[in-house]
Amino acid sequence: MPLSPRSLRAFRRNLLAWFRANRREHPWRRDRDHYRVWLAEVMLQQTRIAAVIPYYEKFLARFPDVQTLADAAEHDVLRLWAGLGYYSRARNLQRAAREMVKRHGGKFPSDFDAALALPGIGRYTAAAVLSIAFDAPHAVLDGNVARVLARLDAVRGDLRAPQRWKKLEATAQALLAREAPGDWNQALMELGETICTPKSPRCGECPVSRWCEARKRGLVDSIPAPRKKPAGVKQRIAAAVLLDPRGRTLLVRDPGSHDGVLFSRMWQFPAVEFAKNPAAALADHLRGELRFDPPPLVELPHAKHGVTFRNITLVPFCGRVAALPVRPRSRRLPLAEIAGAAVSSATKKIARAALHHAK
DNA sequence: AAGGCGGGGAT
DNA sequence: ATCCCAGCCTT
Repeated sequence: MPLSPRSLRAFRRNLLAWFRANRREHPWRRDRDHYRVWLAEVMLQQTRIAAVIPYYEKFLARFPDVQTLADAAEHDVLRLWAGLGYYSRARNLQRAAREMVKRHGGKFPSDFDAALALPGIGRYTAAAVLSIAFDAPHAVLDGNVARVLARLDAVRGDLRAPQRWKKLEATAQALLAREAPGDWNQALMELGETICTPKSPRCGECPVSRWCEARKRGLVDSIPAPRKKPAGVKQRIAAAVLLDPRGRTLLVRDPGSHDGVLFSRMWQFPAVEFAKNPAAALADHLRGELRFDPPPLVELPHAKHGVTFRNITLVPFCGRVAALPVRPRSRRLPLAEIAGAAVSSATKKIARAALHHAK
């Protein structure tokens, strides 16, 4: 979009005016505190606003500042993150908080490269926090902005291809309204989210449609090009909910050589992928991994669980035992407490089925 | 450059 | 059912 300086000024003016008139209130927009902006940006990585809001509120209430987060136990951090997904974000968030306390005076560093060096902070998040919290002149490029810029310039091809993404970053930086970097970045993102949507964009309401090359050429529906999608994999997983007389169940972590049947780094029920006979596969698994001779197992109603490119059918089994096996990397927990534990949503689905059955 | 990592809302 | 989201990290 080779814009004349005058046209560029008008472009910026239109979009900023639109944003300031239509800006939505979000919990993280109540102020521009570096901690709260950072927390929101990490939660928003690949995660929709509506999904983030309740997690943000609860997390902030429990960990109101960098120091509190740095002092917390990782397990408690994960517990409040449970269900939001991409759990390495929570671990990295806390590691970064400890870095900030140790090396940056308990604050989010105001230097871009120092921010980038923190765990869980990539180019997007560094630019977002620095621009919004500190008015530093760094343009963000996320999925929304990429789509908007690609349409403005009629960019063909997969936007996520590293080469093309780099060029889009340069475009974003050139367009940045340096007198209001935070508002500018948020304006572009919000435009992409509410007007310049992936499907059926509302060009009639777009404050910058007169600069849009895709619209001019009738390419709005073919830009961005569809992303190359990894083939979806169907998986069937049998999971064991063992119950002792006190209503406690067994959770494991890093289940053996199986590359994390569900979520390798979270507590979960003993589980195994199966082809034909789930009960037999699960019994074998329990004998092999836990050295435990399973009781009669009752098959519970199946549950669906979609995760990234996997489409999982969960087949829960429930069995009562006199005593739970004691193994390394395992813990016992009342089944009723799983709902509030640091476990994934899949694990909570299984727990719910078992709880319903046990009653 | 490619693959792994969660989960759910919109279409 | 499919898409893709205020991405990051490792290989």
